[in-house]
Amino acid sequence: MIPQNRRITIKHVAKEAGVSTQTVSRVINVRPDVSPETRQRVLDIINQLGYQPSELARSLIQRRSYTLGVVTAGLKYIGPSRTLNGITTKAEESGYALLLKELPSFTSNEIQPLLQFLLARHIDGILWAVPEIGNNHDWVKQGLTGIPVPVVYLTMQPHPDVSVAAIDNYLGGVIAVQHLLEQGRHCIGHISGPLDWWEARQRKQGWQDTLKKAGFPVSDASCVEGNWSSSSGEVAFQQLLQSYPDMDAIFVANDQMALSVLRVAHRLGIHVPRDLPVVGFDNLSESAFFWPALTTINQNQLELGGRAVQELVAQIEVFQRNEQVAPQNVLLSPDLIVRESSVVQK
Amino acid sequence: MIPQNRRITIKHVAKEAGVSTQTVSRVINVRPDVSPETRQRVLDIINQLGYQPSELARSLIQRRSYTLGVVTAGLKYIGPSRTLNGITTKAEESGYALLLKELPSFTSNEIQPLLQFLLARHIDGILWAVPEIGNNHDWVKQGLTGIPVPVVYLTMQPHPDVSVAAIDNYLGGVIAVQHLLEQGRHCIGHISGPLDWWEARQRKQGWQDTLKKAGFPVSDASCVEGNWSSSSGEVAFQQLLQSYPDMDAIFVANDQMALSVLRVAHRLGIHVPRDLPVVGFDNLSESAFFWPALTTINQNQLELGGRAVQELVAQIEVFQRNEQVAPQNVLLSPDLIVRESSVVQK
DNA sequence: CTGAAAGCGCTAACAC
DNA sequence: GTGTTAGCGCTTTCAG
Repeated sequence: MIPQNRRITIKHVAKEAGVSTQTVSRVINVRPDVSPETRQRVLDIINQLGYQPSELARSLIQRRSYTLGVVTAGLKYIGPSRTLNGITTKAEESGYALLLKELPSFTSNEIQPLLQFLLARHIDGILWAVPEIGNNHDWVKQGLTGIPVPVVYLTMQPHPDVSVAAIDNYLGGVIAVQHLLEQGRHCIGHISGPLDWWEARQRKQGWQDTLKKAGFPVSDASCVEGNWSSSSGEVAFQQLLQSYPDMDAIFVANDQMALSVLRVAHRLGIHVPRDLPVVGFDNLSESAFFWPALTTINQNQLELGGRAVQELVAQIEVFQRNEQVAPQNVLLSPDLIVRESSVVQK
Repeated sequence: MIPQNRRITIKHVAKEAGVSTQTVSRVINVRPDVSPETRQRVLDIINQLGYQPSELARSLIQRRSYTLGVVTAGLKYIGPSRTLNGITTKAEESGYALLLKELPSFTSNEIQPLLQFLLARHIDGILWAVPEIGNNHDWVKQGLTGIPVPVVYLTMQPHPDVSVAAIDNYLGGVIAVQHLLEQGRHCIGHISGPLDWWEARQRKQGWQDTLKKAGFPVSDASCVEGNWSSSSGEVAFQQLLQSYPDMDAIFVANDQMALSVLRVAHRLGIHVPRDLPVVGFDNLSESAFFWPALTTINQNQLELGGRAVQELVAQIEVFQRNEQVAPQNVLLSPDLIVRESSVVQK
């Protein structure tokens, strides 16, 4: 039997230093009203004992845990992980702890137990880092009143009543098509992501609007829906070649599917970029080494996560002062990375 | 001014139901010693009020938080994220919450403040999901006594005194080389990962030992060190072509670097697999769509994370009963995925 | 400057 | 079956 590992408490320190627990508390919290000698003596004892105040007890009485609830999904994909990376980094910087929950699927709709779970642990705010897909955010419209802490949503349609941080996917689509137009192409096809995803719809809309605005036709035949995976990209591309034989360039909604386009094009003797410039989306670290190197739209998910934390922490500050919090929308611009797949060498 | 959002407590429920808090507590904890009528009445009130017991207060008094501290690093890379995915899934299943900390870098050595942080929040155990690199695990050998909760380490050299869960990278190297030997190749080169990484050393050792055992020579000229990145793979491969002109097959320590090998080989007119079969490591979701599709070693990081949680939870059970915990090592076998890059079509 | 008392929200240990 | 008392480890009053 090992002796029960009891925690060193403020009492032990107080007793050892011959002061009240109150005084120790004052020292811990760096309050001015302690005499220098007392302070030093207490600090010495603290070091000597290796005392560490319990954040749990503190959270309980202060009604504030300095902890953020983070709800994510799809960590096995690189996008959500990059965002989480940004969240952890900024949270560390802001002095907040992170309670992590991953939904079993992107479209999970079992929100209530999750919220209860987080609230039971007295989190100060929630970061809802699950992309908007199908109706998986419907509860937002209703359930808003139910959550007694600030919430910031990532990657959903900006909304006047809630705080949202997102990448401007629409702009990404615009930039991609503009680039292809600049290459002198007019028949620009599109392989979209699954259209129940908000991000996929935005990218497609950017593609469509930009082509229309430039005076070039867009039809059902010029776009095929994929599901983000490389294998779906392969299928979609072959379909597109059939339905849109005039196509002279292509914008693919993510790099994984674009990889398949490159592969199939090569197999069929379609030269990229000469016969078919290709632009992807995401800027995977591998994309620069595809063959040919892939032109793509880069989205800074690291910054997205950071900005979301920043916004949430700001809201928490306001909320804790019992003031009204004003929803804030943060929209980050993606940028174009030009590589071999889209520009014909002179 | 919004009214202070005070929590509904056990007291409110007790008062409303006309019983003591103790009885409410009994109902919450599904104790048998409550009359059916009382239980029902209390449950009704709980539902009506939307009462949610505070896990914080519970943790405090029970000296048990059902929370695991997870320390990770490099979430922007897919490996650590996949592992985390496994961790979240199994933790959910086991009823544990997760407090997440990401180190600023893989080789961060600032352990003490981190441990304090976690212990201050009364975590029941720690999952150290940071790969062993350079001397970033040196503190394990010393600091063991300092940690008053069970710890399970992921991806480090198994050690008799601590619990480790890891993929058998050595075996991965062995399998890869065996496969190439079966293709009738004998001069098998290697591009390793950075050799301060334990995983990289293991893969290299597997390569080396298997070749030697088969009676084929291994020299300094047949291995070049990369740094996992695609660009380092490019450099390493060109170096290897110089230093090992007889090379007739290659085992690359990860898929990202292998991608560069495929690319450079193509540029130089080296046909893969005819002239040079290639085997990678990691099984990225893109690898199946490289050109040619990449043969690779698959490591199940999802399962790794899950097994680590399982082991940690088991240790916590023992520890909480004040019994001695016996360190346990879990070693998972990777497996070979054969694709076009290593097998010459008949 | 310092301490005593009360309480955050809950449960263990004992009464009855 | 149910209530009372005490206390987890800390901070907020309010005295002095």
